[in-house]
Amino acid sequence: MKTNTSTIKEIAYQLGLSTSTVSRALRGLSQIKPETRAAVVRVAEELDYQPNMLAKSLAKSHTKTIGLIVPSLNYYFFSSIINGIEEAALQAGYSVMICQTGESYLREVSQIQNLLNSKVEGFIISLSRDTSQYEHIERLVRKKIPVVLFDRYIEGLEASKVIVDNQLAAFQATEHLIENGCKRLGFLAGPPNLLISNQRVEGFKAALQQHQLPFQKRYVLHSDFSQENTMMQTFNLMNLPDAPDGLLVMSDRIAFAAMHALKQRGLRIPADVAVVSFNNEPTCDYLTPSLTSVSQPIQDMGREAVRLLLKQLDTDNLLPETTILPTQLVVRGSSIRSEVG
Amino acid sequence: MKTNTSTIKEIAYQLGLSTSTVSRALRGLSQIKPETRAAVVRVAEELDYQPNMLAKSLAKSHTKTIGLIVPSLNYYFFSSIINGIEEAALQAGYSVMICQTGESYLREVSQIQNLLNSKVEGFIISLSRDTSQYEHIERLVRKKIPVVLFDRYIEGLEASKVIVDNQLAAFQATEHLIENGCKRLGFLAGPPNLLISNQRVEGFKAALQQHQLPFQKRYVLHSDFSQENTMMQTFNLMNLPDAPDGLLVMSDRIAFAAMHALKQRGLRIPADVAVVSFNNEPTCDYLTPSLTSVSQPIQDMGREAVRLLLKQLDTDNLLPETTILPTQLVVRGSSIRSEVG
DNA sequence: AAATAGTCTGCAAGCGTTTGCGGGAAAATT
DNA sequence: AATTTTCCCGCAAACGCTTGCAGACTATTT
Repeated sequence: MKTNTSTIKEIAYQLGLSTSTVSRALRGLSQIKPETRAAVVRVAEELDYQPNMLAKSLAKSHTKTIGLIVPSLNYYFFSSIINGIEEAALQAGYSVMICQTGESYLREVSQIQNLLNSKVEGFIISLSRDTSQYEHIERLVRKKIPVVLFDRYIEGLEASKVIVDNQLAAFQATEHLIENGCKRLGFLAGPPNLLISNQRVEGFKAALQQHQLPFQKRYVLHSDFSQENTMMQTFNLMNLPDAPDGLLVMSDRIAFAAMHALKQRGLRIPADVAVVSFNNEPTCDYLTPSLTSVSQPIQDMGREAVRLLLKQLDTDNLLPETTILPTQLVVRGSSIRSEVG
Repeated sequence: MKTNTSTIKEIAYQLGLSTSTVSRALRGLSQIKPETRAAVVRVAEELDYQPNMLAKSLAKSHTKTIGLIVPSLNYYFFSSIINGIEEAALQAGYSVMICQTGESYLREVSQIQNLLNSKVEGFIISLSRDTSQYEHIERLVRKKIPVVLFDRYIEGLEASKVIVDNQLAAFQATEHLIENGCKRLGFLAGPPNLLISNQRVEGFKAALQQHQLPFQKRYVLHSDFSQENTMMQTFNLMNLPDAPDGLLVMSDRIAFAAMHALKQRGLRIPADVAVVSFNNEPTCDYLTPSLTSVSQPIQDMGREAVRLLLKQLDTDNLLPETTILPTQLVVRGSSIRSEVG
């Protein structure tokens, strides 16, 4: 408990100096005579002195840390973006506190509150599945606490964000499916209150219309991300009178479960039904067939998110900025039909 | 920047009280008259008062947080164990700070130092791949800072740990391979300085000997966890004069890449070579064939880790404890050979 | 040699809490 | 009515650090 940790006061005492001098010496402030600085650092090392961040933060009234809030670290996308974020943050002298909401709205607000109490200076947030009211986020921007949203964002909020053009990406993915001979396309979407899911549906719809194919609502089903629900929805989709021969899927995780269901049903991929999804997890390569997927520049998204945050951090009262990063369709076996009718 | 956050002093001022009574009122200490307490909480709500954790921690000289250090959040095993840890920690009134080392020894020591400076009260650690000296961990136990290791641990350290019987698990997995008709077994191990990798090799060896099969070192190759290296090592293994017809693999991630390599080589799984690995990620189900894997009770490991930590936290000077959790072989398609010679 | 300009260091207040101790007023006991 | 007890509350120090200001001392200028 009482970690008998050595303080600045101890060093000062041992050298007959004042704590202020020690503090300045340790931080290399120029107004300290080289010899005394040397003495201070020597004693500091002897005592294995380590600065108490709590005290330092309290005194300087800033913590140099940013809070990161993601739905779940189990998702490849979110656990990966941390690398980009930490890299950029570290480089700017910031550290990051990582929290997951478990897709729960309640945990989202409580995690934000916790980070707030820990005096993080800004937030990088991707909203949880169950979040459909945004008062807690709006409060942050009202309090002028820098926030940047990524991936799962919301509209009409005066906050910076880094996203991809979901509609365009879905459009291209759908077109790819069409070009590979799919006539009846289905969309296995995410929860209906996820903006990015709806945007992808829009892109999907636009591509169908562009190619004179009918868009029918019943071909769009929603998964809650769980395996059970996904498989069930997949079965529902394939039970339709004119079952789809092409499937656009909200995410790789969902696609994995969907493909599992398709195979269980004896359907061949891509011959009977072609599949394309989003995220381009490494696992896509390992499936049979390998999974065509839309890749997002995860690392860049992370870096960009902290760049936008930092910008708000050192310029008060800045207009929110949104940067849209490019996606790329990575074509693999699940969507390639060389023999098309 | 200057988040004009309301303090206890403000509340005190508005009510003409002292900060001490406000502090006590807010925490419900009994020595405050109910009416004044009510007044205090009312004003606190009006001002949207939120306690400053930094100040609180500094004053009470404890933070009620524990530090978690894992190699990478990209691994299913590590991102999953967080759930168990956070659940148990939260229940005990602790919060957890999550850090990843990226498998780097240097980052491991710096992350520990950071957490130390942030005054975490204890550590839950799984060692990084590149960690082969342990002075930094030993320093912690010498300083009587509670530490519990999990999964990737080290021997001869006076620290609690929660682990599985890797040797036994490997023994059983190997036996399963043998029972399915494999004659020439290979082991795709992890980095040589990972204790658990070596333990699994031991179990592997023991099973071979038990069944009068030869153990040869050249059938044991080491992967550094990367896809490229894993595939290369797999090719090396299959290039051996008497290429293995059964493969035990250190982890699912490695197994995925290995199976990828095997398929690329035109080898059939499990007919030509059967595969068994460790961790039982959900993805095991999705591969073709599905992957037989040793499941570890991840959630329980997490909970147990904080239980051991908490125990050290409220009893000074406790003997280190190690709890061994059971594993279970989950048999799937990659190892089932109904027709054995 | 006196005045001016630098260097270096200490004092003390402050960051937002908690907490031991003491004291005044109200209530309970003689 | 005087004393004791109880109930509330404030004072001030503490947690470990930073920082504006001022002061002492040496070095430079005239």
